[in-house]
Formats: sequence, C-alpha cells, structure tokens
Amino acid sequence: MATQHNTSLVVQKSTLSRLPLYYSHIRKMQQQGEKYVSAAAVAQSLNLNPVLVRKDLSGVSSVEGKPRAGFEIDTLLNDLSEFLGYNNVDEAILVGVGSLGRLILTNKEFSSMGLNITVGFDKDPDLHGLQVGDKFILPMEKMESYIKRTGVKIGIITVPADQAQAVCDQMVECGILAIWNFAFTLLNVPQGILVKNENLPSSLAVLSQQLAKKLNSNK
Amino acid sequence: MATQHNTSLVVQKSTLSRLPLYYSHIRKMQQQGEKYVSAAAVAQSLNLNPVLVRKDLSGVSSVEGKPRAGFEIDTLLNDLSEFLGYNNVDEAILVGVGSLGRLILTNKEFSSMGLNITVGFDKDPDLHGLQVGDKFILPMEKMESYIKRTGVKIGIITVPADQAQAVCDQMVECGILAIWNFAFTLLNVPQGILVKNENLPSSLAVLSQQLAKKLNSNK
DNA sequence: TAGATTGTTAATCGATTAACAATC
DNA sequence: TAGATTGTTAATCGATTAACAATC
Repeated sequence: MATQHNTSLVVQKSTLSRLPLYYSHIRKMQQQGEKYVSAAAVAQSLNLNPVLVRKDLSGVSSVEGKPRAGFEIDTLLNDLSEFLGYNNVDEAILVGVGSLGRLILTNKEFSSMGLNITVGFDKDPDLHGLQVGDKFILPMEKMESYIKRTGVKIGIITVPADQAQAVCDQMVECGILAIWNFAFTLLNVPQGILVKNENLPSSLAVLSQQLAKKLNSNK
Repeated sequence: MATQHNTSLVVQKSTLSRLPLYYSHIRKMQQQGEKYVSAAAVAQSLNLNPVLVRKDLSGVSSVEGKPRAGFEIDTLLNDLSEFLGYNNVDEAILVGVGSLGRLILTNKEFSSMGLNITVGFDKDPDLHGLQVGDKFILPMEKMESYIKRTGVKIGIITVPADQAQAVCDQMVECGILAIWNFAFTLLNVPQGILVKNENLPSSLAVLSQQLAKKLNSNK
C-alpha cells in the first residue's frame, strides 16, 4: 500500500492545532527514554480519538508507522518540528507593552517554539529605550522602518481594544502579513492578511454557559 | 409565522463564542445613541456572513426582529447579557499567582462580563496574605475549605504545565465543576467536569503555518 | 502465527451558507 | 407600495468517527 507522505499537505486547521500537543507529549516520552510511540498510545494519553491521531500523524510523518510498534520517536519529533516550522525561526514584533505585552515578550515558551519576538513598540515615551527581558521597547514611529528593514512578517497586537484597529492598519501598511490579535475586537484587514484572534471573553462565555446549562439540568 | 424564542436553546458552541463579540459591538452602538440594529449591519461590521448573524441573534433574542428595522438595541443587549449569564455573577478562584495569574486576577474586563474572581491561591509562602489588586492570595491548603464554604464552581489554572494536573485533581476533589486551563497541557478529568483550554502554542502554530504556506505559494 | 497497529474509504455529525417566502 | 430585513428549510462544506483490509 504505497502512500505519499508529506507530499499531500492536506492537513486541516484543526489538525494543526493538535500538533503542538502531540509534539510536547511525545517529547516528554523521548526524555523518559522511550524509542517508539504509537498513535494509539498518544490518543489515550491525550484523551483523543485514536483514528484522529493516526490520521494527523500519518499526514505529518515522513515515514510510515510500523504496525505493532508505532513511530520512531526521534524521526517523528523531527517531522513534527519541521512541519510546525519550529526549525526555521520566525520573527515577530509586538505592539503594546502593557502587562500582557510584557508577559508575552518575556515568555520563553514561544522562543522554544520558534517564535522570536525581536522588539516591542509602545506609544508611551517613558518606556522607550527600556528593556523587557532582553527586548528593547521602541517608539511607534520606528515601526515602519523597522519592519521594512528586517522584513519581519508577524505582528502581535496587545494594545487596548480601541487602539487595535489603528495599530493593525499601520502594521499592514508596513508589510506585516500575519497578525496575532489579543485585543478584544475583530480587525478589518485587506484580503490575504492572516489574523488569529485570541479571544478570552469568548472562551469564558462558552465555559460559563456550559456550566450554567449543566447546573440547571441537574436540578 | 409563529416562532418560539429562547425556549429552544439550540445555540451551538460556535454561536456562543460569537455572542460576546456581538454584545461588545452592539453596546458600542448603544453608546453612540443608536436605537436599532440589524443583523445585516452587525454582520458587515464584524465581517461575518449575514445569515449566520441572523440565526445567532434569532436564537437569543426574546422578541422577533422587525423587518426593515432590525432589533431594538436595549432589548437585544438585555437578552444577550441574560443569555451569556452576565447578570447572575459567577464566582471563580484562581490558582497560580505568577505573572499570568496576576494579569487575570486584576483584569477588569472579566468582572464586567460577570466573572468575579474572588481569591488567588499559590504555594509560595511569600505571597500568602498579600493582595493583588483587591484580591487576597491564600495558601493552597486553604483551597478545600474555601471552595466548600463558598460553593464556587469555576477554577482557573495558571500554574506551570507540570503542576497543572495536580492542581486540577485537587480542584475537582473539592467540588469545582468547570476549569479554565491556561497551562499548556491537556487535563484528565472525570466525566462531567468541563474544561476549556486556552492554548497559545496551538494558536501560534496555526498562524505561523498558514503564513509559511502562503509565503511558499507566492514564490 | 496471532494480534496490535497501521492507513484508507465510507458514514456520520455539525456548522455554515444559499435560497426563499413572510412581513413591516 | 417597494424594498430591506426577517426566520426557516435545504444544500454544502468540513471535520470526526466507524469499519476494514494490510502488515510487521
């Protein structure tokens, strides 16, 4: 049964959001000295449907899994990190060095995932020239030249909601192609610009609603 | 065409995650003095499919929208906040008062959404008795008695990944029914416990992957 | 070999979108 | 009235799950 691996990149968005979980879980196994891992085992540990995991992994792995054994961990981790782009480090800038911005700027987990936030921008003059961790904070006016000079493609927005659209427009104009938006507002962007919204109020609504429904049904 | 409103609570999860956006957008319109809003207008502002918005709103509104005019804003906002449970304030506790925990504890947006985080727990003795904003930090040992005494049902986890499962177990044992998990790990919980994962690495993976694909296809 | 695990094809499930009649 | 907007029914799209043959 010849199958083409990695050539058919029909990995869905939903798959993609599970891959980091696989990666982190399987890396833990590697550190514990394991050599092989089966999709079935991953599925059980992560409480997912086995077929789902099998399908996800088969779409990413460069080699077929071996029946009875599973996948060789070293190879699989390599394929995963390759696929997720952890290897070719991506650079990003961040605008809005408030408490959330600061948190993201200094978070080491991102850099281990290959996201290198090189600099923060803020309109508050008191912050200019300061460092958060080892990242400098620059004035907004420097954004354009910075983006154009470095060719950075990812922008992170951590300003208050009412300023987010303006920052977004500015980013897009300077050449940013993908925006990670932490402000609680939907951004209007031209066709072709990617936006990923990080929306805590929505998440909370889902959770508390489900809880309310459950409490009611139990009555 | 008689329709039953609010009685048929077949509002999907996906709808639910859009409602807070509608709420916030429509409230802005209210503040600008608008009296009526149409699903079509909301759809256009938020860049969503009109039918989708119409369906969402019709499932939540206590009255039918008026053709040509739309929905009365005051009534609609009331229905939305009713539906989202913003009125009957929910209490929550938070475990792990690091930088992220602190950020969430002090975030005022949550309280305006009806989530009242009453107290934070941390294992660091240096923090015990301190206040973050107006919230006290208590030792972990106090968690059980606190939950049982107050009957709080929502727990927020902001500890490092390797401690998350232990905290989760403890919460569940004490009677917590819904968990908002900010640690990058999947939690194993008994049937019936709700978990909402806030998963930044996964989000990032989706974004940077899409970007990479796009950059490649443009070549 | 026997059995666990693989990858694939088909069925199911759920959410979004298209089409349309009803109404102010 | 004419036209914008509504709510609903049917079609489409996408993702998950079930079933199964292949294989080490």
